[in-house]
Amino acid sequence: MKSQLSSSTEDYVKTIYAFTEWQDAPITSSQLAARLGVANSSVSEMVRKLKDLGLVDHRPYGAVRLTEEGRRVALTMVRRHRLLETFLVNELGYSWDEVHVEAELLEHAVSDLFVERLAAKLGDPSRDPHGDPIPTAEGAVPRIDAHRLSELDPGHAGRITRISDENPDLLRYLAQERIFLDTDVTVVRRKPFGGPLVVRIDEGGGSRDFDVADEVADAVWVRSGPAHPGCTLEPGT
Amino acid sequence: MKSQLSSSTEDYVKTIYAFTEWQDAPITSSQLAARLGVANSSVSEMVRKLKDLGLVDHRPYGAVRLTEEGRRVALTMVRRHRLLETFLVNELGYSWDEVHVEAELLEHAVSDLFVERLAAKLGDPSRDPHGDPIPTAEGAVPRIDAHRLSELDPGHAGRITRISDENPDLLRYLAQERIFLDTDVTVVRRKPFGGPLVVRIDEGGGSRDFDVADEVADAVWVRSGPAHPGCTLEPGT
DNA sequence: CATAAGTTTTCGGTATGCCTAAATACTACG
DNA sequence: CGTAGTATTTAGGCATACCGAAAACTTATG
Repeated sequence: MKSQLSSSTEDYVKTIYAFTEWQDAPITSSQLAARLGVANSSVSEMVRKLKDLGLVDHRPYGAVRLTEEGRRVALTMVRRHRLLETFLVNELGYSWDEVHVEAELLEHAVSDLFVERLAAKLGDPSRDPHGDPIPTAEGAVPRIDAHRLSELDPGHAGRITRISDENPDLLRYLAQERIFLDTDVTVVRRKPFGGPLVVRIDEGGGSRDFDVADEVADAVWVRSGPAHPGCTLEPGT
Repeated sequence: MKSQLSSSTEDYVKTIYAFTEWQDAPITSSQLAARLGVANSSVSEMVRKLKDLGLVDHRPYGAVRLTEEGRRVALTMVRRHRLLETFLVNELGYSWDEVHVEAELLEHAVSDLFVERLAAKLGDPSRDPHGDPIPTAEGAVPRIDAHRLSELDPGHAGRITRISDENPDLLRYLAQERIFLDTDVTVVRRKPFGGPLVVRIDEGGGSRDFDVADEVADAVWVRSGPAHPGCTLEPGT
């Protein structure tokens, strides 16, 4: 059933999956090429192979969609990646901006046995250090009830439950600005002429306002909450 | 200084090093081919590349020897491998016969940072679960004062300090026969006509005799001790 | 609805690392 | 000391995964 896929194959499948994890539209060849840092022609070839392997559906000039089998493979990779990130942070003292690259290398090398022993040691976590849901070994993805900060209207309040790990510089910047998972925020307003969003951050002993650049607002996810400033959600687990 | 070597390159270098770790003669092309499970012609090609990289000395039809740089690379790989084995046993509950293959995959994927953080977490061990010395980050190899069981004469007594991890079946067999690191043994005699070696094993509350097949006697290393039966060494650390 | 603009695929080519088969160099024995 | 036998290298090929350039197709526009 499992004929051992190459690292490249795993990366393609994972990237196709990642594209639709937080939105709906399927990925195109050139988007895939851009994300993988390869030429369009390389993608055309590889997508044909993935189709032969039964991992994707694709018709010439169309978008690329995972099959059920492809999705299963992708979830395996995502599980590996997020468990490895959790391990690196919890057990080896990595900071959250350092783990992504290391996990990308390791995820192609670990066995299923390793992954399950690691998961057990970590206590079968359902979230990684960036708040991303860790799929179970059976392929179930814990539901995440959150929205991008960029999609929230003024007045919305909530708690940060996910921050995309794709840009380590952004993570370092946020850490420096004392913005982490579980930070409570309220959207105050958007500055005029498409200026940055302003959020109020509740901290022990007061609050401060913070200008959120667009790229940051797309990377930070907030658990849905009531539309009235000052009224925060119950803390989750 | 470090132009990122391929996994294959790392495997060749490691295998060349391993051949001389417990003996003197340098490795030949066909021995290297046999150990790596590749054709002789593949070795010829690859050895040329290793020479171009400055990792080995080699003249046509001669043996293959590591350069200083090659030795440095090999020790890095050996350090990785043995620290990973230690981690798998100590932290993830692997048994000593399961770790070799897993470590062979992981050793090509981990970063130097990972290795050093892992070493720190493990308390900078100097031996792996099979008793093999773990080179330091600086390339120093802890001295091991032991000899193959097959090289000892009757009367020699000592403590098992190393068991080769190359054959998992052999490790399983030994575990089943209750023979581990730190087991005290005394060589009794060799059975006639090149029969197996017989060793006496001191156990809590008595001793038993054990027939040691040749392959086992080559895999088990005993810390040198006095040549008088019944006189065991002081326990080491 | 034709054509320009943009996207995707096809078509040679490159680099690794492996293979088998054939040629060449060593070595050891009669 | 020559030659048979073994060890090693060379030669030609295969698979993977990448590339740039050119051809084929879609889509958007006048």
